[in-house]
Amino acid sequence: MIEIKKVGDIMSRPIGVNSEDTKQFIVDIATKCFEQKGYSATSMADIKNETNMSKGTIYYHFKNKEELYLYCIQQVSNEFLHNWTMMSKAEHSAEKKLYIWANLNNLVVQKPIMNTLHEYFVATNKNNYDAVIKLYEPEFQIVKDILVEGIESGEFKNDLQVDDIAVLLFNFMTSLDHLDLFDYGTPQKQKKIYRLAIDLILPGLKK
Amino acid sequence: MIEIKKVGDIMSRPIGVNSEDTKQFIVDIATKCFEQKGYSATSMADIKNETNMSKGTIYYHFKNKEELYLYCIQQVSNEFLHNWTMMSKAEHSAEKKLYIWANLNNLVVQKPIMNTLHEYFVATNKNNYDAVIKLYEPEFQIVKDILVEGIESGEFKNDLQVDDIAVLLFNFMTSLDHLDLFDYGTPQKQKKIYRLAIDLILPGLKK
Amino acid sequence: MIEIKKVGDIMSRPIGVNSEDTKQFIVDIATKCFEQKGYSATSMADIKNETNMSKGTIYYHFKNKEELYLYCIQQVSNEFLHNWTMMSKAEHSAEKKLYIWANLNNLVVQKPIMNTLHEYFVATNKNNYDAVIKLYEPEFQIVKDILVEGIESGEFKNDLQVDDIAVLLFNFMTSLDHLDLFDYGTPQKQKKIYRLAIDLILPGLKK
Amino acid sequence: MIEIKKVGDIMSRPIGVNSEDTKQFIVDIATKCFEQKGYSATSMADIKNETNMSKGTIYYHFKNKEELYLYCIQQVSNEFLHNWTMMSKAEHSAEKKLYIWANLNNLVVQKPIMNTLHEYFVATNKNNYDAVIKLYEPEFQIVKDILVEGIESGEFKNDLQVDDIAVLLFNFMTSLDHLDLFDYGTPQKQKKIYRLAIDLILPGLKK
DNA sequence: AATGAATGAGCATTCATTCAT
DNA sequence: AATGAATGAATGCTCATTCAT
Repeated sequence: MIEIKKVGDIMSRPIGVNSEDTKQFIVDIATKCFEQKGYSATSMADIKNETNMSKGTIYYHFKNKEELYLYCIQQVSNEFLHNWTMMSKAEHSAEKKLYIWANLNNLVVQKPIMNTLHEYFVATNKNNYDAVIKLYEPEFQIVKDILVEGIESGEFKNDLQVDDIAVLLFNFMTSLDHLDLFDYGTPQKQKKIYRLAIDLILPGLKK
Repeated sequence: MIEIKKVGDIMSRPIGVNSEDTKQFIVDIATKCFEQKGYSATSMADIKNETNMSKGTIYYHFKNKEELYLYCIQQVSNEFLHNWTMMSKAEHSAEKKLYIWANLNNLVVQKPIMNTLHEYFVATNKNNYDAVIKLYEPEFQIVKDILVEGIESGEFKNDLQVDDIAVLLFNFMTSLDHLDLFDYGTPQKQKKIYRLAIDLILPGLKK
Repeated sequence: MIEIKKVGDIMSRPIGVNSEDTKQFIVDIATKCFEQKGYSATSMADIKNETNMSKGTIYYHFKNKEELYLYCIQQVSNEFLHNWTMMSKAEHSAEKKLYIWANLNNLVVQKPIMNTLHEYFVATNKNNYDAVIKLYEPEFQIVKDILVEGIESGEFKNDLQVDDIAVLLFNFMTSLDHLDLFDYGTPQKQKKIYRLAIDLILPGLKK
Repeated sequence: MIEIKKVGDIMSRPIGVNSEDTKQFIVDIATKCFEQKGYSATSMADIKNETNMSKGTIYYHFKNKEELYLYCIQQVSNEFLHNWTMMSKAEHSAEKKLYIWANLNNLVVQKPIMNTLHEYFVATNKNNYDAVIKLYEPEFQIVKDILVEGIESGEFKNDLQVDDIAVLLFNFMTSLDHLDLFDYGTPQKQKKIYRLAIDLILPGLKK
């Protein structure tokens, strides 16, 4: 049984801290804050209050708010990739990989911060292709790989426009994080809808 | 040929204004601002500068930033519904209606403001189901209607879970507004991807 | 039986108004507003809302907030003097006049606005003797007159320092308007305390 | 000889400040500002300008204007009580204590801020008995104590209504702060009138 | 006489960030 | 490494006042 690593499992300040622990502690709390209020609406004071650390300490570890935010994003993204590698390596069916991918998107609780990325790009006027793609690319690649594997193995149609469909699937899946706003609060309901998403898409992919 | 009404066609301050014109002018500019920077990151000063009106005037017409934002949202939503009614009434195939719906999502240029709603709810801590659904419901209903019609006419599978799939489709479609961040800047590319989204989904719906 | 005229008996906008009625209506409402929130904290918008008249109309009748305020003050002061003249002319005992004076201070419901004068002077930096005395003088004179009459008639001590004691009595009496903040809300309690004030002072005045 | 402690003896920014000094410095200046213009008409910008500190610093030490104001009030009130305790403990005659009390009201130069309390209550709609009494009670108690002592020692009449008369005396005395508006600017004149106030009241109290 | 749209200075408060200790 | 005091620009919003109609 593979255990999913979750960023920020530890949420109380560790005793006998060293510098790296402190930094990680801040990142964990900050990730929660950004998830809950978005990039703009989260203030450094919010993070200070939630961590019970001084502003000076936060700025000692991170140059500014933006760097802290991107560090959080990067970490969650890495976490996701790591989990994906673990969970997908034993599986060879593209179809089953899609379900694993969907399930992972649902399971990794920190992922909502990825949903604040659009607001971040927009709020900071960084809406240029390069900056954006740099952050999205790794997860993007997962979907592309699944599609290519499916085509090569004969599971999926030969004429799929891989790049475009990867964008569509990626968008589709990440948009489901918004479901917290709708009536999908419980884990069961959420799991079901993530699964249903793949059910809905698969016929369009399969031969 | 049906002409699509776009909110805010007029972008320069009209001469010989009356109160209602001024209000609409502010709404048009504000909609653009909120689209470009989101709810939190758009300041009343931004709107003041873009409109070249005084702060007093903006506050004369709108009680506060939130009311102005929701007024913009409401207007764009109404606009969308109006266009949908116009464009869909002559069509009886559920499949074709899906394409019309996708195309309309692509065409109506002000729609990106709808994509800031999640950030608005999150930033203002209004993440309760009722407040959210009130604003999303009308467009939501469009998708439900298409699905029900498709089932009744025999185009779509009988056992579709209409409510859940409506949520999925709505999320899927609105998530495509994020494409401005990726390499889909040109109208042609965008039109293609909106169409492709329906191509991808349809096999999962059809008998 | 003498009927006490109260400023602002009419509190609903008169039908078939003429200009003077409108002006008086504004003054009545404004007096209430200034009483309730003081000079600084009462905004022209408050008065507009309470009167349901337009800002334009208020500024048509009064040059600015200050002029409106002083008009209210003047009217209440005149009202008080008028009532005093009516109620005191039949009385010849200085002692009894003091009680009538105290009672009148209690009865005239608009008087609290006089208690905002100090804040007005202080907020507008008009703390020069002349401006102040001009507004206080008439009521001031009432007290002086009573004292002089009492001395001349032999009721009061010969060596009273009339000017200083007049100031003290005037301050004493007007300070009682602050009693609304304490536990003296009911008319009975208030009447009692105004009377008690004179009971307390009289031995110091009488031979 | 007892030296009267005055809040805010230091009025220029101390060198080598620590946090507590800065806070006290702000309080001293703010007290002066509130005295001079009242609660509503004193802006945080006024206090910033007078202190030559940044707005951020003021808000670092005090949550908001109201908290700063109440802190000033509290400090002045404590100061007064402290001085009263010092100056009155050696004295056993109720009559003499009244003169000491009056003299102290005159001497403690920061007291005018207490005169802005009515405007504060009124401007902030906090005109409920409990909020008010909480701030007035301590000084109120001084007067009650003097009266009770005077009755018990046989100096004052047995049948004095202590509570009511305490209110009257307290109001009377604090109203004298308004004398700055009249022709009582010099210390000599002020001292005289505070003394005269007690001269006037005493016959009503004594057997 | 009366209106209400428009103005911009001013308001209390929050912000990300700096820096001496 | 960590602190918390200090900064001043920026924020959302209110204000008294003006003026064309």
